[in-house]
Amino acid sequence: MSLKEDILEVSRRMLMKHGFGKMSMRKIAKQVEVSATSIYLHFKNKDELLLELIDLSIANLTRAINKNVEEGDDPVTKLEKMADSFLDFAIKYPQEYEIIYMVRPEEMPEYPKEKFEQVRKIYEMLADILREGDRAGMLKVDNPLTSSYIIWAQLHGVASVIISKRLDTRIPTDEFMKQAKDHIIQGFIKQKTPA
Amino acid sequence: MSLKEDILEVSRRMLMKHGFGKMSMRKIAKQVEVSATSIYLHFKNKDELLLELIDLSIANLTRAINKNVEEGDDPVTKLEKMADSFLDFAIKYPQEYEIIYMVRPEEMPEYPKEKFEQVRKIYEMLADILREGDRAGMLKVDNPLTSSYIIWAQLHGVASVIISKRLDTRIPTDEFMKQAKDHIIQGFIKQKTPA
Amino acid sequence: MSLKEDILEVSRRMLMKHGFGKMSMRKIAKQVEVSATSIYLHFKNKDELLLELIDLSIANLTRAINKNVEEGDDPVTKLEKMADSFLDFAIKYPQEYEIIYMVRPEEMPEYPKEKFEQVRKIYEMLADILREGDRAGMLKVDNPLTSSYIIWAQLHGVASVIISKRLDTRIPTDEFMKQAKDHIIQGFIKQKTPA
Amino acid sequence: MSLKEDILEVSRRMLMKHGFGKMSMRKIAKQVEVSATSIYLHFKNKDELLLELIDLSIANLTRAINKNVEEGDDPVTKLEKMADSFLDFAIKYPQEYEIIYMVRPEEMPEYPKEKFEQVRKIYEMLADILREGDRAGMLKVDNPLTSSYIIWAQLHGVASVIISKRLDTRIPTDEFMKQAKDHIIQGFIKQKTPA
DNA sequence: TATGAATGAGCCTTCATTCAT
DNA sequence: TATGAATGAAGGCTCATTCAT
Repeated sequence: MSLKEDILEVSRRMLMKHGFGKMSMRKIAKQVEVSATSIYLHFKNKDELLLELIDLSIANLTRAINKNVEEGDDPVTKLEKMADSFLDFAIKYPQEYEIIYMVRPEEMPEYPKEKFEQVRKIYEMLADILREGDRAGMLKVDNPLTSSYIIWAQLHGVASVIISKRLDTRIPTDEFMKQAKDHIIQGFIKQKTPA
Repeated sequence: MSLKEDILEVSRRMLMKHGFGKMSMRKIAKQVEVSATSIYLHFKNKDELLLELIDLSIANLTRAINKNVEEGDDPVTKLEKMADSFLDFAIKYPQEYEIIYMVRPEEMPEYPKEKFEQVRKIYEMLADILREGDRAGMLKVDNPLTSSYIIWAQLHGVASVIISKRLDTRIPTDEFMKQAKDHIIQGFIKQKTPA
Repeated sequence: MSLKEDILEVSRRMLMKHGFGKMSMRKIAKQVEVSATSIYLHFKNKDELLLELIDLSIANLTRAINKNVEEGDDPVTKLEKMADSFLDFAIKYPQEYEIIYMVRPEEMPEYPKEKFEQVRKIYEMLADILREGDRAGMLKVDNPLTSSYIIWAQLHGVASVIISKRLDTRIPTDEFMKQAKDHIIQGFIKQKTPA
Repeated sequence: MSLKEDILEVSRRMLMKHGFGKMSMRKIAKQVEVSATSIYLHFKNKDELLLELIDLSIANLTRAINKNVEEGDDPVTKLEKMADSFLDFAIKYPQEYEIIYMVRPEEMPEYPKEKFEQVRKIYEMLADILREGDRAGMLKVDNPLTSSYIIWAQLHGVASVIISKRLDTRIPTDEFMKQAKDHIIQGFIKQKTPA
């Protein structure tokens, strides 16, 4: 593994363990067992390092979401799989998830809008599936884009609550996740109206 | 306005703009136009300052949520009003809202559990209404506590997306909010099964 | 007890517990349960407070040393009693002892020479006894002043070693003290040359 | 001279002049004409800096004490030489001497016991000589370890009095030192009992 | 006699970054 | 590609002291 990759790996781990605020170039360098100066050979500065980290995280999330979806799946199954994968990713890599959704534009002066655009692709993917389901008569969707944002917002809320450990300890995480997800998706499934 | 209130106000703004990590006592002092030392006359330390900020925000949110609910309202109406008030508060006072949900346990070693407990009261209130609706045959609720967390998580997701300006610019905020809220609540309303 | 006495008492205790460096006006005030400002009503500033503390300590030591000496005692007994009392005081009130002997002139710019003079009285007392013993043929003293300083220096060494916890743990403090004291005094006792 | 050595030198001086509590990294830096940060390139923190200071001083004292002792010397001569060297060192390098004995365990929470152990070696050396003298019938020693501590304590007292300038100005330092030393050693020399 | 509010100076330390090698 | 030395800025915090009341 190259030094650059080492640095990214360690940074990510540090971000995951101690949060955004405590990620320091020096500490990264020490953990990679390299001089602090060396980081600057691979990244212009801390912001750039962070940016690459975000890039990677977005790529990972995008990949994760599509991982289980198969060509032949029907739209509802696809939707379910995506929702599952989304929540799984958030729970499994909370800080990576947070890099994407919780770093605010204001926090980093040089934060390029295009990163956000990149994330939007995820909603577009979702919107595509909604459209597909609508056409197939399986989903009830007025405005695919709005709906995909609604789904995502809700999933994001669920993920946030779990990640930030705000869930009541009496509620089992797994069950909460499953019920919430069902609730979210159910709202879009077309009721089979008999006769 | 007292110095203490000034400090809180400025802190709140700074916290929101730059996050807890970059919220600095010195910067606050400078902005309040007071010596850094003076802050310590009103707050024991940085953590305590943050804590007080959270306290106030929680109190405000709790008050806001109950503001419109009236004794005679039926459960569904109550639920709607609470959801509305919740989102309204979040949109109107994003900083206060985020203070409550944004600061992470990890960021503050000494974060007292009781603050979280305090927030939990909000869910309990929600749960009470759900129970009431269930008894009245108007809502379909298996587990009131879990359900109230689901509702809240979803609302929180919606609020977050709007506040953090991640909503696609093509989607009007108001409509998004309304649709999302309907979606969330609809999931709990008992279908009137005719004859 | 007056507030002034309270302050002195607390200061002394603080000095004893946490050492010179950590004695702070604020902490004293807090412990006396009085505002920090109030101290300044009784002492011009920290140095003055310290000075009074030293004064008291010197007075205490002087008193302690003479406590057991009785008019009728022969010089050797007097010497022994004084040595005992000296070491006892040092061990029993180590920080008070240290105020006297370890605060260096340089540490406090305004430290008045007269304090040192005051301490010198102790040696003079010692010298008097030596002279008395010499006249009585019980002690062998060439130069009373030098000898009294030698005795004192040695006693001080013994006290220092114990107070600063530099004594090997295998050596019992009591025995060490006793042996050392004997050694010191023995050096001045006239050998009875028989016939 | 390297920066590290400069820092040590300045620290040593400052420590002696104002005590550990008032020895400040910033002041050291300013005096060395270097940024405060730079000190941290050579010492992990203030405590470590002090520790290194102590280390060096102990090493120097140990070396100094043995400097004049020769293999063939008889025990009494060895003892005399060591005492002389000890006092010489204390008078010649008062700062280094005091570093060893002045800094108190309480002042530094993390003070490693091993440093004290290191100093104890000096007493062991002394004890060895006492044992040797006892075996040779030249010294009268009951418990070598205790005795070596007694000797040292007394020497230390003598050194302290001189260094801290508490000696009465009427007494010439040299003579005081010589007389005191004789007194201390004399106490252990076996009287030649004729016939 | 007592105090709450305020402050400037100072403390130790960490940080991101640069420069010469 | 790599580094050791250096630094200015900043951070949280404590301190002795003053002032108005």
